[in-house]
Amino acid sequence: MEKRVRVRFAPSPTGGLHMGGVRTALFNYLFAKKHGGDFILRIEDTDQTRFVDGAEQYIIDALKWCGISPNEGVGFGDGPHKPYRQSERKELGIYKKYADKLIASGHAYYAFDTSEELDEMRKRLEAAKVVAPQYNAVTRQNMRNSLTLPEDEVKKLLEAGAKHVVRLKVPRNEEIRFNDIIRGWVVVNSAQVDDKVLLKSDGMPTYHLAHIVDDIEMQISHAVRGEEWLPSAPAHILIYRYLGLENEMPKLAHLPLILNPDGNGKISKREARFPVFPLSWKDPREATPYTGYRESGYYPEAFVNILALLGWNPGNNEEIFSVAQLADIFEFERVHKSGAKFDPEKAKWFNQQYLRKHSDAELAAVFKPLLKEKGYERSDAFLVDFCKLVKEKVQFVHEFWDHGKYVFEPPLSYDEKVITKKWNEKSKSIFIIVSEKFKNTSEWTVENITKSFHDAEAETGKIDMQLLRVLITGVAGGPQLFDMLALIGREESVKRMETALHKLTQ
RNA sequence: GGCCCGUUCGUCUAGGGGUUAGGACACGUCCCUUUCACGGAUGAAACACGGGUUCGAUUCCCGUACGGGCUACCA
Repeated sequence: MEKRVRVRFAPSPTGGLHMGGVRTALFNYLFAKKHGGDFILRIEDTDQTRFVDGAEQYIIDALKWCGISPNEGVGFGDGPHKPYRQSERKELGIYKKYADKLIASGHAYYAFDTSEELDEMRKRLEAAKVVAPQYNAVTRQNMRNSLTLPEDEVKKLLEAGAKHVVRLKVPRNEEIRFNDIIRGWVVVNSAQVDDKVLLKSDGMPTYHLAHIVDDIEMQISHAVRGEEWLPSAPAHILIYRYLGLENEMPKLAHLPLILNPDGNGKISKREARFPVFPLSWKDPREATPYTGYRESGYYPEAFVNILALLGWNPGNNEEIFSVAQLADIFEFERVHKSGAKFDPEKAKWFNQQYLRKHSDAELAAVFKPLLKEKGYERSDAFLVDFCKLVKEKVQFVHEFWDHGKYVFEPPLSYDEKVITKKWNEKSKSIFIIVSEKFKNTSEWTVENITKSFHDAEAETGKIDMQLLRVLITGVAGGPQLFDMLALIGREESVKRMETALHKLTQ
């Protein structure tokens, strides 16, 4: 019988969760939902030196905002496998138990080398032109460990509480192969794998031991993680094997990385041209906070949609998917092997698609407080009309202001290009007639404004609408002009025209 | 450097032994529009290179180049 699907997202709280991490979480979540399984959040806080205050809460908040909440784990309620924080699990002695088992079976050993001694070893190997200096089957013979030291000395050292780590005893020359769901068979010779530290001298497990122990104890069925883990996967296979758990180990899936849009390499938070974090992130060690997708005006649905299509696709031409839809159709078979460059432009387009799904009333309600910040207030009905008009121009709600602020305040300048090209000595007299017609318009509606404009044209000949637009709004583009005038109001429209005529004829 | 992974328009990608190599973003042009957009239509734009295998390779195999990852008592 197939194991129940249980997957986990297991970040370390060493900083803000960036979009690559969110995508890993997302793919785990989608896979769990698709198969009616469990999605777990486990916090891998085994590195006490890199622990960052607030990072754990940030991870929880970010997942919530994205709508990809785990159903078990830190911040989401305990399940049968609590605790879900590795530091707490360490206190329970869970990891040491497994390490001891490996030592007892001869697959792991104590190493007493200091970091200075390790440095020396590396320097020595480099000087000897060894291509890949590492602690392995060959070099461990010259180091201070329970394989080289006499048995009674090892015992004495341990009893005296000498600092030591536990290392995996990797065979010298053995082919290790595993079948990755995304990449197929991967083969590595154990000579390339070093004797990984399993238990650190502070008693904490390393990632390599901890995630294996937890995946087994939490009955994880699939370990889905980034490609950066591919090189250490052979060591993990060995650990499962030596623990006698190779048949129970989760299936492996290594996700392709999200790459920088320009330049190269993994996406990095220093790349300030677009947000890297889902929510703004203030690193306690750094002065300036990083902006997030949320603060940049992205809908979480759009953000998740963007991420889903980076490295995965449904196999057809559709691009807009809700999380629920994604959960229906997601499969690892359609996940790519190669990394995907992130395109900030397309990300904006996605947000636009989601913005358009909202009604004018919904948009107005969100825009209302933004407008108030700018110092203006209008009735809900007015804002609904406003949003209806400006909607087609914007990709983000905050752009309602950028693209429509002239509805609320008069222009400070007039589009140079349009003025240079279209303003001439006849213009003033023409627009004086227009403003007269506007003053006499019965009720200030789009229909009547149009009619008044036509009446003016009957007297003056064809009037340039873009020029009229610039006189009133200052800018060359925007939504339907007469609709805008209706919103701006008769008195204000006429006043602005007169101001413009005055300024332009000075 | 070594090891591992990868490579279809600028970007995200579909496809797959015989196709006019499809779509999306961005870009150009046109239509609609007395302004502006939306929308519609359309254009330019890709199988990294070299060898095989094959009647035929972008598709399969091998090299090369290029890109990425890893190379800690970090994850």
